[in-house]
Amino acid sequence: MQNDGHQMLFEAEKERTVKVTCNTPLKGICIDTMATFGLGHLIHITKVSVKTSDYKYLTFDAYIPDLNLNVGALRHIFGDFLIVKLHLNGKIEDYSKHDLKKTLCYNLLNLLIKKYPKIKDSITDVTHRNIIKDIEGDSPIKDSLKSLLAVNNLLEEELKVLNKSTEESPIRRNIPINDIKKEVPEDCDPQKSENHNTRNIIKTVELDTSINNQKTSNNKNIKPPEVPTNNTLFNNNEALLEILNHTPPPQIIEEKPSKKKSQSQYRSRITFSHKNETPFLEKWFTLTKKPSPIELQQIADYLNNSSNRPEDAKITSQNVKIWFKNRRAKTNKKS
DNA sequence: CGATATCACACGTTAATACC
DNA sequence: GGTATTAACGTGTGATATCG
Repeated sequence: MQNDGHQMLFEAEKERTVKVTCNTPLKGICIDTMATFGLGHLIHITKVSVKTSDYKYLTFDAYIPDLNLNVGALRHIFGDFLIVKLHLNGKIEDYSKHDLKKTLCYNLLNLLIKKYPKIKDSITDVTHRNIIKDIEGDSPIKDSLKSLLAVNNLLEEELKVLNKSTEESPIRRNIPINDIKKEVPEDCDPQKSENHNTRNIIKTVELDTSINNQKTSNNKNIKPPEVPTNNTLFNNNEALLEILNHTPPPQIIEEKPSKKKSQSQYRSRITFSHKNETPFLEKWFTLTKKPSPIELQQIADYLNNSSNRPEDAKITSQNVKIWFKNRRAKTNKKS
């Protein structure tokens, strides 16, 4: 455990031999281990990396994105011996601010629903509707952050649909909900905050969303709103709403159809790193020529978490699927 | 004149796409 | 999903310019 200045506050090495089956989730082992240090309640903000037995392809920097992976699945990648390292950044007392972040999510959703009531119309899921109902009723926050973020994702999808379906939409442009933070006055900009501990919290909570594996095809860019460090301001819901309501609407940026683009559709492509990613994929390819959809997602998540790819260059399961497709073609061509 | 930097170009690889 | 094709990307090479 480190503080914001990367000064080691707490470090422990504990060797545990755990009897597992192929169906034992990694999360269970991690919780068990964390609990031995009295930190079991912090598992949701713990990053887990795995060291391989051969040290060739993966290192301790290779994070496991989904702790719900079972040991059986990991065995295919890492072999019979699994060395797990748990990472926690920040001070223990700071993690209580998790609730502050939850409050901010709640307020943003509340504001969005009140301003644009239509966006909830197409949400059919009963659970999500109930959450929205709670939010509309200004009832105390009883929903988990995970639930709030799930609704957040749905609302963003609906915003996109609304933007496409009507030009008179009150929503000015296709702007991710969480981009609202960019319009917050400069003195509230968390990026300019000196409190790096708070940023650490945010990072770990983002990890929490990936752990829950609730991703949709488009929600990979969705980040929970960042928590400003001005606690006085953001503990006051009205002050927050005031700022957001007076935020100048973002300019409409009409994307004129580019002649050049229409003639020759620009084809973006990601590039897998030959240093880490391709060897990892090759290793998978030796194990299975056609990974299941779940495995494709797990591979994509793993690669994203083991590298520092920017948000707009994240690897999707579709990228991985195409890689395997091309790889099979390559094999067939050779033979 | 030699060392170095910059640029354009060719070519191979490979992710993405189209078609079946 | 397989195959063929397209297009982005990386790399190597040669021509040219600049500098000491």
